[in-house]
Amino acid sequence: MNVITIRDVAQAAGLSLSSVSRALNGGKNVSARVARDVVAAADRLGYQPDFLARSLRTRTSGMVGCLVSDISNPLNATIVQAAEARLREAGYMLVVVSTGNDPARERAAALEFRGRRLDGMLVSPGSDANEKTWRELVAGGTAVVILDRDPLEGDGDNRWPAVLVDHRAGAKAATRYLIGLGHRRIALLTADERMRPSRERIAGFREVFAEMGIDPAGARLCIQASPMDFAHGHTLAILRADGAPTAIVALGTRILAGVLRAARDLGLSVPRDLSVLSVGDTDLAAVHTPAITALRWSLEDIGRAAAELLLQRLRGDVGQAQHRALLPVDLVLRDSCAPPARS
Amino acid sequence: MNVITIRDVAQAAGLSLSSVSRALNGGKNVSARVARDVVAAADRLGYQPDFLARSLRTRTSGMVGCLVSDISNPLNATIVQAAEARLREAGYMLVVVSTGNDPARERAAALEFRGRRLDGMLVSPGSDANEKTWRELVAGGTAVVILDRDPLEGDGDNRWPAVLVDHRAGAKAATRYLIGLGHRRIALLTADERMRPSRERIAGFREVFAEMGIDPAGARLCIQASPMDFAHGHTLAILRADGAPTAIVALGTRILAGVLRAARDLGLSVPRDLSVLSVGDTDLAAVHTPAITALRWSLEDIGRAAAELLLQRLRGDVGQAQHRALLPVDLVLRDSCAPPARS
DNA sequence: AAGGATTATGGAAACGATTTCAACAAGCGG
DNA sequence: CCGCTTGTTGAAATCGTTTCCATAATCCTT
Repeated sequence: MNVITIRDVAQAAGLSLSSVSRALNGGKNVSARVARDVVAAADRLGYQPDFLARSLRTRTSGMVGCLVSDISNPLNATIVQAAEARLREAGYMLVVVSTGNDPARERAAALEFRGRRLDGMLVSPGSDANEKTWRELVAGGTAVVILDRDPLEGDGDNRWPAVLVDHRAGAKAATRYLIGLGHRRIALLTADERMRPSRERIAGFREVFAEMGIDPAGARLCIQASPMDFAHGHTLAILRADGAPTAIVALGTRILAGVLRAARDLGLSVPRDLSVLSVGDTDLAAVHTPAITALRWSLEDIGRAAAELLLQRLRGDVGQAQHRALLPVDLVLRDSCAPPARS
Repeated sequence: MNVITIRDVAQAAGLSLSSVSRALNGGKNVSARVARDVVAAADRLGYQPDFLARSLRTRTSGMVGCLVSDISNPLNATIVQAAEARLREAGYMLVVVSTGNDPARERAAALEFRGRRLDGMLVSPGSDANEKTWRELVAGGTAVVILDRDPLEGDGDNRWPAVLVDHRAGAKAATRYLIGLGHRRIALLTADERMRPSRERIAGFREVFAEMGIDPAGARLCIQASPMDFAHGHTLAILRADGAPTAIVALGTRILAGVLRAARDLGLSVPRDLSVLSVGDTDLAAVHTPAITALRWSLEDIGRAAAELLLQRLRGDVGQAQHRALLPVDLVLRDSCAPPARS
């Protein structure tokens, strides 16, 4: 079962390789007769071009890589899927690799991408450790777009193309809302502070406390950096301690699940005894009884915007093109927050 | 910023291309001196091989494709991630494409995979429509492993390599359990009957009814084929009708969410007024109050087993190798099922 | 109708690796 | 010391395309 090449087509049509190639690529300088014959022969033989050979010659692979911490996380998966749809539309194929936030694997994958001559990359770095790698790639001609991270926040003018979510504004809205309800002791359960989303959220939180003239120390603003899977135990500990928070802001499905389970274990009723607010809107938040008030942003928009930014660069429109997109965050009011009980 | 090739390494080391290639690929017949010099030169220059060129020559790309209906579905994503981890370990790179169960896109992606000379594919066909495509691929030398589908169930001996989940046994266990609790009117909300998982579940269901001598017609065994997003409305309709079911078996996160929401809307208490059993164990099922009894199987195992099967074929161990893996399903008892109220 | 400008065609050289093959060196037994 | 085997090395072919360049053909202009 031998594959048929452009040679076979040329022979079948009684033409030269160059003519066939030109005809198939819709190049100029092709007579109608030749075009017709070539297409006919190609169809008859069932010719399928070899992308590898083509890529080798043209030095563009038509593939785009995506580095993400964990594709089994629905939030990431949704972003990736939206990006993939847009990129496929434009003729690119998306290759996804989960790095588990391990800088070594991140770097290895990035180098492999380069070795495979991928045209561009969407990356969501797990830390700032690989800044050098991204620089290398960019210098080597790879188009890179960052997903909701900002490894070079202080770099002034020459910033990375990136798609960012306005987590700070979201956190501020949530905090204002809870403080407005009367809460003063609020726990914020979020991931590692080194990553942009958490960093921004924490900053937003603090800003609002300062704005309102509330001392954040007395407020028991509480940030946890332990892995997500410990959320359940961690929450139990927090809620059992003296001066336990009256409201908890929890990041994402996993932590939210831990918090809700902890509340149930302690016999606390939401929202009577404890207000809960989810950062990120998931099935769990929407369906839980009571339904959980949540911060929501569009994952599809992130994926689409990232793809669009990358396509811009792949087309070479780097000049006046915008470098970054900032996506809004909404506060979806549901039933899981209420004024705190008398304390 | 020109990329450096094997030529440059050869020149720097004062050797021929062939020697360098042999040395780098750990081939035989390489003197210690040459090996040392080559590695030194390659390191010094920062040489990175071009996978494209290599693939073109060796006719193997080191890439494996994965066709899946929807990567943003956590169940699929988990499978994919496990497979990816195993394949990466073996030096392969996984390319994932979401097809949305559209046969045309499926076929297009499969052909593109072939055009890019992917060595193998994991596919989870959305229907039987593309049977011909898979046959073509296999005939063309691509290793194909099917994920929890069985497009050629009746084919006797020459079956596809596939990883299957024992949905039938799972459904039987669930059905026996519900009938044992006293339920007679059970609704089964599941996807399109054309796909193996649903087909098997329905068969299992029916088997148990027959086994127990219960007439399935009177039992209101009820199968819905409408898209998942309509689960909420559909459930409302079912529960409002005469002879409404006393138990609902719901497939996956989305449908389960719809069912729970419908129950809440109607003021039905789970499990007092309605027993609910989830097919597939998700965060939502585990955390919901009450916690939802669920059928569980290991997604990681599916991914790993599929990768293993594919690697076997890629290594050419087709002979005595086993064609397929059958994975078990467990019934996880929680709090969402109880004997039906007096009707 | 001739000359120059444009356009269609085919031959051959890339692209960057692997692999075959022949040449050459060294080791070894007799 | 010769012939044979074994082990190293480099030149060249190859993978399937695209693209540069030279040449042949066609068109337009005066």
